[in-house]
Order: sequence, then C-alpha cells, then structure tokens
Amino acid sequence: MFQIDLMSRKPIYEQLAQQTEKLILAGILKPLDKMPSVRNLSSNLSVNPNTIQRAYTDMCNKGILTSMMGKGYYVTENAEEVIKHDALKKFDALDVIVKELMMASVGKDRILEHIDGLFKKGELEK
Amino acid sequence: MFQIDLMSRKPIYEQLAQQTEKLILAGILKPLDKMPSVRNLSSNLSVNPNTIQRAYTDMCNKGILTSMMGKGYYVTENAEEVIKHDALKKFDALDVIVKELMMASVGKDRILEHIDGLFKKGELEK
Amino acid sequence: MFQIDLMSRKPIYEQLAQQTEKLILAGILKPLDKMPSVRNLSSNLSVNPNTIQRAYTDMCNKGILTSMMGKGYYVTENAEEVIKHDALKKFDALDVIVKELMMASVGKDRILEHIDGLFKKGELEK
Amino acid sequence: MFQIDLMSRKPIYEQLAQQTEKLILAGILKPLDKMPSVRNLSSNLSVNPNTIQRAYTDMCNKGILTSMMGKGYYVTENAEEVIKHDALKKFDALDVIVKELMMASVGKDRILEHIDGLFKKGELEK
DNA sequence: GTGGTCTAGACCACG
DNA sequence: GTGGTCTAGACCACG
Repeated sequence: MFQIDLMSRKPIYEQLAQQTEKLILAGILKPLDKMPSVRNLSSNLSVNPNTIQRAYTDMCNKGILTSMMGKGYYVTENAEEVIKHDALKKFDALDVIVKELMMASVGKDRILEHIDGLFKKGELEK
Repeated sequence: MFQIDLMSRKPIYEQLAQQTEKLILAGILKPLDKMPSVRNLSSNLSVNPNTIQRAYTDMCNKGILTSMMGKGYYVTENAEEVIKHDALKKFDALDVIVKELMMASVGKDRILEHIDGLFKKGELEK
Repeated sequence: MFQIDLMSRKPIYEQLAQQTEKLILAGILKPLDKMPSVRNLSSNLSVNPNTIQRAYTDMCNKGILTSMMGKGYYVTENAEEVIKHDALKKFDALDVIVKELMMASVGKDRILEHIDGLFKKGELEK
Repeated sequence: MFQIDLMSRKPIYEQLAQQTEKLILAGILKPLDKMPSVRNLSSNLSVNPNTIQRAYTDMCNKGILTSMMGKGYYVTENAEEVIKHDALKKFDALDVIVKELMMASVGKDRILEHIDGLFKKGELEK
C-alpha cells in the first residue's frame, strides 16, 4: 500500500504523509478507516517506528488523521476536505516555477500547451 | 546586486546561484564579466565564504561560470544558453505540481486561467 | 446511562468515573444503589472490561464505590460528600488557567465577566 | 533559564514550550532573539537533543520560533501576538472546570471571590 | 557549530 | 496490542 524511496531527498515521513493523502483523495482510504498500526507499518516497510509516528502525528496536526490511545490512528471524517483545502497552497509553488520558465524565455503558449498535454494524458489514464 | 533571504528555506548558495542566473538572463551580467571575489561578496552580504564558494563551484560545474586560478570567477561565453537549456528541466517540477492539483479536484480551466493571470501581471511589470 | 467519547483525549476510565460522579451529584445514582456489572457495562458500551474495572477500582479507592465480592459494586453511603470534597482540588487547576490568562494580558474583568456568563447560561438550563 | 520537572506528567517538550512562551510574554525573550542551540540546551538540561528538537519544531509550527539552517532558532517577530491569541483557547478549559465546580455545589460567589483573590496576589507580586 | 532526519530500542499509559 | 515519550547516538546538509 505504501512505497518508500530511501534515496529520495524527501524525508520518509513526508513520503508517507503524501501517499496517505493520495490514497484518501483516490477514495482508497475512506473517512473513519483505520490506519495500519505504527508497529505494523514499521516492520512492513522496514522503517523505524519513530518515523511512522512522525508522519502520523503530522497528519493528526493537519486534521487528516486522529489517534485513539490504545486503539490506533483513523482517517478523520473531513480528511478529504482538509487535503483539498491545503492543495490550494500549491498555486504558490506553481507561480514560482512558471515565473522561472518565463525568465528563461519559455513562452506562455508553450507552457499552456504543456499543461494541456498533461490533462489529455490524465484523461486517458481514467 | 545580490539579496539574501536568511529566513528562506532555500539554502543561501542556491539563492546566490539562482540570482546570478537571473542577472545573466536579464543581460546585467554578460559573458566574460568578472564575478565579485569570494571574499568581497562574503563581507558585503555577511555570508560565510564557504557558502559563496559553494555557489560559485556549483555554477562552474553547470558551465555558467569558469574560474581562473588567482584571477577570479568569470561568466562563461555560453552561460545564457546553458541556463535556458537547464530551465527545461523545470517542466518536470511543473508536472508534479499540476498533477497534485488535479488530484485535489482543481480543474484544468482554473489552472490555465491562473497561469494566464501570471503572464498578464508579468506584462504589466515590463 | 453512560456515554463514551472515543475521540476524546480523556481516558475512557476517567470518562466513566466522571460521569458516575455526575450521576451521583444529580441524585440519579443514590447511596447503596448497585452499579451495572463490569461485564454488562462492558458489552453495552463496547468497551474493554479492563477499562470498566479500572474505573470502578479507582472509584473504590476514592470511597465513592464499594465492592462486595460476588455481588457487584455499590455506591457508598457518603459518596456525594466525598465527591464534593474532592471538587475543591479543582480550584488548583482553576488557578493555573487563570494565571495563564493573566500572563497573556487577559484582564480580570474579562475573566469574571466570562464566568458570570457561564452561570447565567447554567441557570437557564435548569 | 529553563527548568525541567522530570516527575511531571507533562512531557518535557511541552514544559520547554510553555516556559519559552512565558519568557516571551514576560519580555525576557524578545523578537529575533536567538534561542539556545539544540545541543547546548540538551547538555545544560541533561535532556536528549531529540526532545529539545521536538519542542523547537512544535513552536516553529505554531509560529513562535523560526529556524535558520546552520544558524539556529530565533523568536519570530510576532511571537507574542501568536501566544496571546492562542491563550484565548484556554477559556474553554476554564469553562470545563467552572462547570465541574458548579456541579459540586460550589457557588458562583465562592468562585468569583477565589479568582478575585488570585488577582490581588498577582498585584502584590509586581 | 547548527539544525534535520533517522535508526534502535526502552518504558509507560490505555484498552 | 496500540500509541506516546524519551534516551542514545549516527549521519547529513548548511554555514
């Protein structure tokens, strides 16, 4: 269910959080679903329990998961909503990249065309 | 000429390299121009000399600068070309972000519109 | 009769004890009344029997309940008295919070007003 | 500057965060002040570096501290503001306690009188 | 030197 | 069994 890239510059706990969010958006993980236990996921992925804990705690703070002591971690009811709301912050990152492309004389048409292409590929994947 | 944001998450040496590239693309730094000396820039910006060195060395490796022992660092003749070519790698980063926005149910129209807006603002700045 | 909030940070056994105390103060549970059996309450609330046991044992230690081997748990004769006496310890917790509000520049008037408001609401509920 | 109570039920990282907040509210730690380094504070308090890190990271997430890689942690410019704003959440905790006192037949007058007493003591401390 | 991430592993509270 | 906290200590990036 989860795949970790140890060579990535992205911290493992961020990889876990991001993949969890994708599973929720894809409807594979649903509200009130139980997450794998810290120890279980730790041994399955060969990742230290502390690292799993960090990922889960971060998601709790964001309102995507909730913990029940002695029971486990669960997807919150409004997890999808929270994730979608957070995604809007990504427009800022998009701004930065587009501006850098502009600086490098990459024209507007070429960028729009490129994004258009992404959506066409995305539609084919469905 | 250079402005460092100590609060940024981006490493100072990356900020320096990126600003140098922008100055070259803007035609302010031209091929064969001499870069400020490591010591000089270090004291002007109150930045550790190692950090300046790192930025210069990185740019040398990319072919944007060249060092002449005992003389200093100079902008290469084809620096602009190299930078523009490198910029194309940023399409990958753009892909990642656009896909994440798509996952979060942000529609194509909204993204294209947003980018369109960026270009309009960019034109006004000119 | 009892309602457990699994999402609460408060341990279930504390929730049970607190609700029992409220039922006693409200006169719903009276001295010498029999408490539900551990097994019974456990299945009704879908709570681990150990948790019920813990709540009952704690209340025995405080003098609110008493156990009769093979018979069950009963409200003690002076349970109400014990609970009211214990409540005075809550003044300490109140002190801590009020001091923290003071530190954060929340004025005396605002605090007193707030508490006044609570009592007015409380009276309406009657 | 910091005092840790190892016997307290409150986690060390919370004790550290709370004491930092108090120092800021008291004007002892001011905006842009540098915090002790993780390693330094760790050895001074005989507390594991990870625990200090946790406290600092939490405060970063709340907007009270900011970290500069390779430089250290600094109090943010609007730290005091953030702390005061957060303090308002404590009214909820106050509600809970006051209601519990009410349940235990502690009258409004007695509570208001008690708080009044706290403020008089507070004034004497000045 | 300074923060950031991670592993290994212990101990506790809760259920 | 499950999460929560903590110690010990390593290794890396950054300055």
